Amino acid sequence: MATRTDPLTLEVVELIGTVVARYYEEYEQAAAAHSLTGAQARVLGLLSLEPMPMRRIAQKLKCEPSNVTGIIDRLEVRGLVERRPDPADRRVKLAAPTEKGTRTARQLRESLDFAREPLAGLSDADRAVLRDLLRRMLGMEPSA
Amino acid sequence: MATRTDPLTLEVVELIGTVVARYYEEYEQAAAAHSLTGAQARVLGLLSLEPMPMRRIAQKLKCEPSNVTGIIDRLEVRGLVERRPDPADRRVKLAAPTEKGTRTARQLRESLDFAREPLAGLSDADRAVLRDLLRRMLGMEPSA
DNA sequence: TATTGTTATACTCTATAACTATA
DNA sequence: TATAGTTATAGAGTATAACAATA
Repeated sequence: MATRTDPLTLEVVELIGTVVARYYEEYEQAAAAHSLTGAQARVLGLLSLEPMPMRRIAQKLKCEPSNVTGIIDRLEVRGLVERRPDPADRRVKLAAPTEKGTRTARQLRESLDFAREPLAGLSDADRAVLRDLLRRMLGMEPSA
Repeated sequence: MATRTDPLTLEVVELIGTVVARYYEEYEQAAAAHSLTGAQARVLGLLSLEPMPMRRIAQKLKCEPSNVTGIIDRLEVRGLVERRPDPADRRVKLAAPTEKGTRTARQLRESLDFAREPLAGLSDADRAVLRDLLRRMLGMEPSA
C-alpha cells in the first residue's frame, strides 16, 4: 500500500499527533489528581469494569505479568484494590476494586473530560461524521 | 460547560481513546525497531527539526531538566546526538543530532505510518472533513 | 542574585529469568 | 509438564533537592 505524503494527509497526521499528546497529558493529570500513576489509573479503570486475574491485566496492559504484581501491590496498600482467590483455580488471584477503589475509578472517569469537552464545540451531525471517519480509519464496519 | 454523556459522544470518546492507544503502541514499536525508547525517539525527532538547549527539550517533553541529562547521555553514547557549546551563553549546551542521528530520525519518521496508512482508506474529501473536525476539536481556527 | 546544566537520590514502570504452588 | 503468580535484578523515565559554572 502506497504511503500518502500529500500536504492534506500530513496535516491530518499532525493533528492526530496533537490529539494523542493532549489526551495523554490530560489522562496523566487526572491520575495525578488522585495521586495515581498512569499505569495505576489504567489498571483501576480496567478492574472497575470487571475483576480479573493478574495474567489478564498484563495482557490488557501489554506488559509482562511480573510488572502487574507491583502495580497491584501499590493499589492494594492504598486500599483501592484487593486480591481474591479464584474458587475454580487455586493458582489464580482475582484483582478487584474495593468500594473506595470503585469510587476513585468513577471520579477518574468523570474527570476525563478531554474528549468530551472539546466535542461540545461540534454539532450532533459533526459528531456523527467524526464517528464514521474514525471507525473507517480504525478498520471498523460502518454500522457497528 | 455542560459535559455531554449521550451515546454518540461517548462512542466518539471511546474511538479517540482507541486511536490514541494504537498511535502510542505503533510509536513505541517504531522506536524499539531502532533500539530506542519512546522518550529517546521523541527527543531525537525534536532535535532533527532544530538543535536546542537542554532546558528547552525539557519544556517540550514537559519534564524536569534533570531528566534530559540522562536521555541525551544515552543518545550521545550511541553517537546519535552531540552536545555543542552555545557561543552566545557559555552556560548553555545545545543538543544536536549527528549525521547518524539525522538518518535515524528520518527513518523513524518514515516508519511512523500509523496515521497515514489507515488514512489511505479515506478519500481526499473525507480527509478534508476529518482535518476540519479535528481542528475545531483542538480549538483551532477553520483556516489555519 | 538568577539561570543552565548536572549530580545524587528515590520511586515507578519495564523486561528477563528463576522460583513456588498449583493444575 | 505446564501454568499463575511472585521474587530478584537491571535499565529507563520521572521528580526533588543541592551543586558548580556562568550570566
